[in-house]
Amino acid sequence: MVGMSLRVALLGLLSFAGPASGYDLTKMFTLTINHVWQAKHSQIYPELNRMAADGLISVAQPGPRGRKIYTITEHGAATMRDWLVSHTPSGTMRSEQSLQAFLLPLLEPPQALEALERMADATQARLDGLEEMKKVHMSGQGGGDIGHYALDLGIMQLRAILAWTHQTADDIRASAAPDS
Amino acid sequence: MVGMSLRVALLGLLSFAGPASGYDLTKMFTLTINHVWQAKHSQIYPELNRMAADGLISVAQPGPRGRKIYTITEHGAATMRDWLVSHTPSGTMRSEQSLQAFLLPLLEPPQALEALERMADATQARLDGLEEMKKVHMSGQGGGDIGHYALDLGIMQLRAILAWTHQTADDIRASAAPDS
DNA sequence: AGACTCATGTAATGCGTTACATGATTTG
DNA sequence: CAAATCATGTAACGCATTACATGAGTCT
Repeated sequence: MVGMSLRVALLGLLSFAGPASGYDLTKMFTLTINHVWQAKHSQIYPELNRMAADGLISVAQPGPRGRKIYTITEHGAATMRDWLVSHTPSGTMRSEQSLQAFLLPLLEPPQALEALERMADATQARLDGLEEMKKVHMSGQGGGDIGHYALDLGIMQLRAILAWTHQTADDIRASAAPDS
Repeated sequence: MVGMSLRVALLGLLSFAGPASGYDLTKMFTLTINHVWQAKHSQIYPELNRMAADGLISVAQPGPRGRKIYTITEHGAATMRDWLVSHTPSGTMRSEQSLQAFLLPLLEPPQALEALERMADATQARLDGLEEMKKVHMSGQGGGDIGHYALDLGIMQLRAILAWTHQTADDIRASAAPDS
């Protein structure tokens, strides 16, 4: 089965934070995992119902306001571990950022430089966001925090993009003004 | 309008390579732009028809085997340039790779290290692929080649991921064996 | 003639977003 | 009691993949 990602993400959050409702999980999604995966409540609620039907999570009797608390089952935990250990992630990459990079040579140098500058600004802004998150993260408890490594990965990738924008801008300037 | 990416990618290929059929464009997609964006013929053919209806490209009378040759129009070229210069790419990131990174702290150190090793291998393989492409690219003509910058970007991002796998493995080993 | 590649399409299905819809509880 | 927040769901739509379907030309 493909399209396992949302399930695994939810199992991970339940495993880390303990029993929670769909509403809680929706908030946790946007607050913690957002730079890596996104999902709205309209996708999460039906998925939780399917996961319960499949025995990956169990549901308590609805509480006040129809609140339904989900708990990860042993089957769910095993499924998640198995995916982490044995699923080779699809390398499918779909990035508007990279698409613009691909087409950049079709622009005249001045326009290309302008586009690069916008990209650099946007990347810097996202990088600032992640670095801010990391500060908050570290001022909490130390050690085996969920999301900790993904934050580092995000930061390193954004730094790579930023370095590329500078290098490419230099390259374009150099080829636009051939001799010194 | 959103979901412009496929259109722009096709316009870019037509702009760079000149008039081509849907079949040609499908091949070019997998051969050149694949590390940045993916599309199958079943998506490309209907899109080309819509683009022709919108005046972004023009169609010649079908040739042998029903082959339809598309040519970018001035309107199409302007649309593409405009998107490149003024569209800020959505930062939406959805990477199974990063999702695994996010959940890594939920594994015991030995399993986490094993998962990291698989990730490193997969990343290295993709990196080898891109670096091979770059060699081919450079042995062609020099200068303003389409895809040139995107290739560099891909390589830099993959190197960042690779560096992260090593750094993270060290970190996990260090915290699994606290004192020297 | 048979196999292969060229060439174009449609249908079914899945994942994801936006919008619609409803009601219970808490807070001011 | 009014507004905000909590809480769950469904419907409509768009993008992308897989599978189905068909036929024309080329090469052995």
